[in-house]
Amino acid sequence: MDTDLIFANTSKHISLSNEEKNHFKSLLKEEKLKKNAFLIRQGNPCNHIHFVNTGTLRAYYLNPKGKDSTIMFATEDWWITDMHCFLNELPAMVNIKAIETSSILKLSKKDLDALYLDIPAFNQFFRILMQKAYCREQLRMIQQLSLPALDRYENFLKKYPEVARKVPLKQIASYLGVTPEFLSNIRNNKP
Amino acid sequence: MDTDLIFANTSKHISLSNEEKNHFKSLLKEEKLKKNAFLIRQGNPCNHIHFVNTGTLRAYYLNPKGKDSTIMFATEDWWITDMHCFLNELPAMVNIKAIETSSILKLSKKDLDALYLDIPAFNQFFRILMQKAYCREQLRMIQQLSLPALDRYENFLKKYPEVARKVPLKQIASYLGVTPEFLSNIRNNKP
DNA sequence: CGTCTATTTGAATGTACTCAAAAGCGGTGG
DNA sequence: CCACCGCTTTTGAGTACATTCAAATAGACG
Repeated sequence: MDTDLIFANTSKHISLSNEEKNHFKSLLKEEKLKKNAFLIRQGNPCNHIHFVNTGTLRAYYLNPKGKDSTIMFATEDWWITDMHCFLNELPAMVNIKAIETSSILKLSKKDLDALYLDIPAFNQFFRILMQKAYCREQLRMIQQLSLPALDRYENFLKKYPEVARKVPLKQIASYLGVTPEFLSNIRNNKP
Repeated sequence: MDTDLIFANTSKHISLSNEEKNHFKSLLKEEKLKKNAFLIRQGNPCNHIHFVNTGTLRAYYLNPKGKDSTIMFATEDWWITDMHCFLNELPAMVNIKAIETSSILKLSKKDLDALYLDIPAFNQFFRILMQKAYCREQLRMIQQLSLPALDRYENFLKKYPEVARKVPLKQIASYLGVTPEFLSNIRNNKP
């Protein structure tokens, strides 16, 4: 199990002793996902938080009419789960699916809660993670409310160029909240 | 300075000794705001996080064209700031204004950073706060992407009934991402 | 090479917006 | 206490934006 990336990730914000690293490592399980495999399915339990070692995943919500809305993408070095349902131990509201063959490390809610007690620095680490996640969502909402679709698309390309290369346009459209046909139109109609 | 509410707020998630409470209290400054007074203005420094003791505030973004988009409301027992700019010590991107006469407690970035070191439990406290804030934003985004405006309006009334009573309709419209005229239409045209 | 999915194109429709004006409502001062 | 002022909400007409549906084209993959 390759933990280089996840240790590099934590050490951006906290420093752990070797003993602490080993303890942390012992709580992680590896999971490999083929392209299009589900990590989490709407309605199922969501007991883990996931760190992406390789590959790319997409979290999306299907409303009762079948409309697909992309919540987030996650690629190497990102954390992903259905946070609301993970924290409150509710059935997942969203699907998380591998866009390409992926390998992730998973940590259970139970183990994470224990980790907060055993290694208090993890409170700090996840505080910072959650701060960034919150700010990201808030900035996204500001753009959603105040910018037209073309500007949002261009900002997306700037902010997540590597994701934009990997995922089909229709999934970017679903992230931006427009139809694929409309996104196709506006990005080509600018001569 | 009344700190009952803020101590009740922290004690939902962490417990503090009297000594710690006094230390925390010593870092707080009270500020009273008349109706329509600004707490934070776009472009100005944003060095504080604010806890609302009484009253109601609104955070909103004005885009270059003058379009007003409401980021959040905050009423008694809520925390509010321009989080992204607060954390990264950038000039504020949003305005925060008192909707009604309000009284808040403010904590500076410098003092908060010191607090994390002096009283590590605050890492846990703000971790939990940020988790909730993140989930709230994410749920809002899911609704923004997947629900029509009328459903979003009805969910808003359900989720924040006390805010809905206090703020004008046009500000709810700006929170939902529609024009006040349109919101007025859809909520009356359902006979 | 053939199949499946993604993207583009176009026409028709509907949704939400702008602008303008009227009606409602709350607060203030005479 | 009432009349006026300013702001919010409603109403309506015309317009722009974004969607649906259908079909053609292009790309990816076994």
